Order: sequence, then C-alpha cells, then structure tokens
Amino acid sequence: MTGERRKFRREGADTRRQALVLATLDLIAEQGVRGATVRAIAERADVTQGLIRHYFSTKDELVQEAYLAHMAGLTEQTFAGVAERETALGRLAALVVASVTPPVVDSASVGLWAGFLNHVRQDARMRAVHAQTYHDFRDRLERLIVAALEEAGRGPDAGQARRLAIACNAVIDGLWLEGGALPEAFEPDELTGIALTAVGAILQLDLEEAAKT
Amino acid sequence: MTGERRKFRREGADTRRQALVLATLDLIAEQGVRGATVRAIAERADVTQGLIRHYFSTKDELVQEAYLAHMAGLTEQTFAGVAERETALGRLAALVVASVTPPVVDSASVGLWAGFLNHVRQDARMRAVHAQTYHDFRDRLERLIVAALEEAGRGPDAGQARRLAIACNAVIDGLWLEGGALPEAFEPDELTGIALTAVGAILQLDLEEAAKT
DNA sequence: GCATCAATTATACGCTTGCATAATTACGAC
DNA sequence: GTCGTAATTATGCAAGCGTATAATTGATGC
Repeated sequence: MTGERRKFRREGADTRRQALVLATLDLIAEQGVRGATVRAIAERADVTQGLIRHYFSTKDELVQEAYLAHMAGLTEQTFAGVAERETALGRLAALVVASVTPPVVDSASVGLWAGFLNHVRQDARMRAVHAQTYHDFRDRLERLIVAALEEAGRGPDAGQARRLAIACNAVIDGLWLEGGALPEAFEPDELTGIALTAVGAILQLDLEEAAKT
Repeated sequence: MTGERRKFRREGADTRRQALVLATLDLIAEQGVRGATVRAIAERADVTQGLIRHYFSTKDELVQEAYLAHMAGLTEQTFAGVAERETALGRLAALVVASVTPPVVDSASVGLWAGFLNHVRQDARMRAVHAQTYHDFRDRLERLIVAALEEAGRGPDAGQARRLAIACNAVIDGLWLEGGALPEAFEPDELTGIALTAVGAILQLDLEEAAKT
C-alpha cells in the first residue's frame, strides 16, 4: 500500500490561471469573499492549494485578476449586441436593454461587484481598475448618446454630453443594482420598460420605439 | 506585584450594545468586513472581546444589528430636511438633493453598504431587512412624486406612479453609488445638478427651480 | 529509454479567527 | 457595611487562514 499520490495533468500557464480566476469568481459569487479561501478555490479548480502560489505570488494578486476579468466580462456582455443595430438610436436602445437584462443583471454578478468594492477602496491598483472600468463604460455610453442626439439633429456641447452620460449611466447602474440585489421586487421585463422610458425622458428621445426594431 | 486586572465601569445594556454596533460600523467602513473582527470591535469599543458574546450570542447577530442601524441612519439622513419644505415639489427636490450630497453620499457609507450586500444574499433575516429598507424608501419617494404631480395638476395612476418611483430611485441610487465609490470623478455640486435635471426630466417637473427655495 | 525541468502535490508553520468558560469586580439593595 | 449578582475581564481552545518549502511527477527533446 503506497501512499497514493494524486495524479495530475500538466496544463499551460494561461489555462491554469484562467481556471483559478474562474473558480475564484464562482466562489465569491456563491459564498461571498469569505468563502473564497485559497483552499476552496483550489478545490473548485480541481487542483491543490500549493499551485495557486505557483501562479500568483499572493492571494490578493489572484483576486485582483479575478476582478479585472469580471469587470471586463460585464462590459463585454453589455455591449455584445449593440454594434449590430443600424441607427445610433437603435444602438443606444440596445445598450440600455442589455444593461438591465440577464445575464448582465444577475444576483451573483452584483454580489461579486459588491464583494470587490471593499478591496477597491483599500488597494490602489484595484481602485485604478475600478475607475478605468467606470470611465470606459461611461465614455462609450456618452459617444452613443451624442451620436443618437446628432442623428436627431441635436448636437449637445461637451458639458451637456458629459452630464447626460452621467445621468443615463446612473439610471442604468441603479436599475442594474436593484434588479440584481432584489430580483423578486420587479416583474419580468419591467426593468426594460422603465430603463427605456427613463433614459428616453432624460435625452428626450423615443427609445422604446427604437428598441423594438 | 498583583497581576493588575483591567478596571471597568458597568453600563446599561442599551449603551453597550449601541457602542458595539457603532464600533462595528466604524471598522467595516474603514477596513471592510475583513477588518471587523471580534477583537478589533472590542478594542474600538474599549471593551474586552468576551463582552461581545455577553450582548450578542453570535457575531452575525451583531453584524445584523449594525446593518439595521446603518440603513436606518441612511434613510433618516436622507429625509432629514424634507418635511420643512412647504410645497410638494420643494420636498421632492430636497430629497433628491440630500440623496446625492454628503453625509449621505460618502465613500465609507457606500463601502459599508457593499460590505453588507454579501451577508444580505446569504442570510434570510438580513435579506428581509434589505428588502424592507428598499421598499420603505421607494414608497416614501413614490408618495412625494405623486404629491408633486398632483400639485402640478397631473395625477398618475398606480402603475405609472410605481414605474416613476422605480426610475427616480434608480437615478438617485446610481448617483449615490458613483459619488461614493468614485468621489474624485465628479465636480463639487455636479451630482446635485445632474440629479435634479434627470429626475425632473423623468417626471417632467422643474426641480431645479424648486431646489433653490 | 533516459535525462531534464517545470508543473504539481504534500506537508507544515505561525497567525488569526470566532467561540466557550471560568475567574473577578463594580454597584445597587437592604 | 456586606452581600448578591449581573457585568466584565481573562484565558484557552479548536479550526481555518495565507504562506512557505520540500518532495514528486508528468511531459518534452534527444
């Protein structure tokens, strides 16, 4: 009876890092940051805990990479179908709808985001990622808004565009948050209608019509 | 040389519980949930750790009470100056302004809220507190909105009122969140103007004028 | 096949955590 | 005063944490 050592396969660095990041996100989403221990992450990724230290010199480094991956994924999901629309108004409507619809609106996703926020407030590098993600999203939103307004014959100046983007972004974020944190508080599709109406009211554009196309 | 035992004063249960809750909130705000250990809380409250178990049968119980206290305080701060206004429109404007102004908008406060969110997702009682806080706030907002619209001669039906309240609440929450999470991203008073304009646009009311009074 | 070497496992250390329990002490009742 | 008791401190424990390091093993080139 030899002490049977665990069998394993060698994997490339990228594969393993990604698997570890995914396991981390899964766990934080399911059980909060508390549940994402080194041991739990390793088990979820079907690996022993020592390997984590082989790929990440510290746990915070892994968490930071996971945060980056989550935020990038969120932005990507949100903008997924946007470019396909032909009109600027249609693209804006598509973005608004996607922002308040699964898989973007999701309890686990919001929980993940909240779980990271405290790390963000304490770690300078994570704060940088946070700020950049926010500004990236808002800038893209602002460009869509400007394009839609110009399409309607109304070109806002820079200050107006900035303020409109902040306001629309707030509506979207607020609904995203509430839809994710309190799923049972809203009827199906209710958030979609509210988001289109509210953003439409702020911009004085008919987004509801544009969303149907 | 007697082993000098620490001196102490006896306090009423309410005083001590409140002090412990306050210490907990301080620590979560400053260092995130990680930093709010039983020992750290006790030290902050100038007490030894055993006392916590004397007043709370478990740490989660203390955290839950702290959450309740934080949310109640937040709502109270937000509605603080609202009733003083004479017109319904003025009250609504005051609420909007207070929602996006310190001390309601505050990095620590947002961090606190985010820190709790993961507990909320896992503990049924905390979820109940969360849902109730949200609905309380939104109901009060909805009543202010209905009053302001009626004052302007437009009475919305129940469905409209609900949707308007959800939308306005989303703007407020979104700006609160972003103002707290990224304080340096906005000019002073910028959020106030944006909030009034956006909520005004959604309701088709002139809140900016009403806010000046 | 065999040597090589990074990928992976195994084990352990020191620290912190939440919780329990026993020993003390302040303070009001009488 | 002194006595009882609830409030408070002191001490300890078992479990879990992140990290470090040494021992193994799978794949690759020759």
